Amino acid sequence: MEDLLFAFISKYISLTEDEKKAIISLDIFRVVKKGTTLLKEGQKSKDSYFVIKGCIRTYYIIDGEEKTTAFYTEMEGLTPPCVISKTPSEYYVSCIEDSILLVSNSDMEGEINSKFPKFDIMCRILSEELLAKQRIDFDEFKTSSPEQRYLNLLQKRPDLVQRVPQHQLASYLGIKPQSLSRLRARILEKKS
Amino acid sequence: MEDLLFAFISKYISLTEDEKKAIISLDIFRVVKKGTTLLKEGQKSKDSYFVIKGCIRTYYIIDGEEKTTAFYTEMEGLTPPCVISKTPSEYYVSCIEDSILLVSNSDMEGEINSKFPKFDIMCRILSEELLAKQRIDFDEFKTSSPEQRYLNLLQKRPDLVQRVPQHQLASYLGIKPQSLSRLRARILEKKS
DNA sequence: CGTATTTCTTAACTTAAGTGAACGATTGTA
DNA sequence: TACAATCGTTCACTTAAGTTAAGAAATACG
Repeated sequence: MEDLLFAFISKYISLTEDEKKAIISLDIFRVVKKGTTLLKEGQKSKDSYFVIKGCIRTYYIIDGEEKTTAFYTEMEGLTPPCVISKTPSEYYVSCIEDSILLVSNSDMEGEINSKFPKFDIMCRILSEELLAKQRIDFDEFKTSSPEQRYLNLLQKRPDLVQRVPQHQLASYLGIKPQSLSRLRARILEKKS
Repeated sequence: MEDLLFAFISKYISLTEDEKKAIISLDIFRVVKKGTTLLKEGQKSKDSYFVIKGCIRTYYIIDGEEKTTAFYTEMEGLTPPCVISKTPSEYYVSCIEDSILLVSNSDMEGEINSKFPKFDIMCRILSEELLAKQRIDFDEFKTSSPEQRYLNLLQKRPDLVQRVPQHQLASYLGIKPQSLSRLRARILEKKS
């Protein structure tokens, strides 16, 4: 479990054994059951999540309907906007599989960052990388049709299509579940 | 001109007179004519842009068609993904009004950041803020229809609807120019 | 100043997504 | 295991976006 985390971190900075121990001593790993809600609309929170194993999603409830906007799987991290803006959350975060998460509080992060400046550097690199990556995802979404978006997802994150309920996938693609069903039938027809 | 920049920076960090002079001495302001292309697909670049006055946009050319994905206006900044990933650019950046830009090279930034650690802190805050803001924009895009997106834009960035050509606005909203025309006519009809 | 180009709008037609409803299939739970 | 709830698919119908084409308006430029 720790190994997975350190393998990830080593892509950005190198840690000494002492630093590794310090991180482990923070006791930030958390085992979470499928269905657990980590953050609710209206709540304030300082917690960021990093997925070691499993999958979490973010969703809004608009006119009584769940609108899933993102999934985070192995080695992906989420800092909800409400943590940055220090306002109540606009959305929900919940766990869609039994998962192992790294939960870090923003106060705690400040502490670690001042103890280990390396960490600060990694965070900086990570958020710049994420920003660029997310920009590209957004651009792809804007410039393609629902069908293209689905085919694109099949290429880029085939696991998601398997492990995530269809109705959640649908809103992630910006459409209704019925449209996703139809769209998939249409694709199968074309292939034959 | 410098005043606008320093007013913006002062929201994040405070600068001494010496620091301000150091920044001015970098000679990073650039006056750019409408229509100028700042970055082309396939090019490598280390330049980031910050708009002091005017407007720039990013666009892809897909199947011979321009797809505008973002506009940056006063006090907004853009670091193209290709600067982060150090790969050729996937898109174009061009100037849609006569503008005054701050152009900073990523090498130069490294230098400034080591001279003035404050700057590094500001960049960190900015990129985290931007990440959260962009996430919210993406979520809004996903969870709303083209008509809602247009109405939303009218609320949030009414200036854009005025200063930007319709066909560029259309692809920014994820639709064709004809659909935007129709959609606007539809809205006017509803009002009456 | 006039011509060429680009831009915006309109219209008719096509295609695909939204909506409401129904019906098994699956899942969760008492 | 049995019952209830949730989920995925299908269908008929509605609504809106894509497409193609045409023409008017605005803009750029020699």
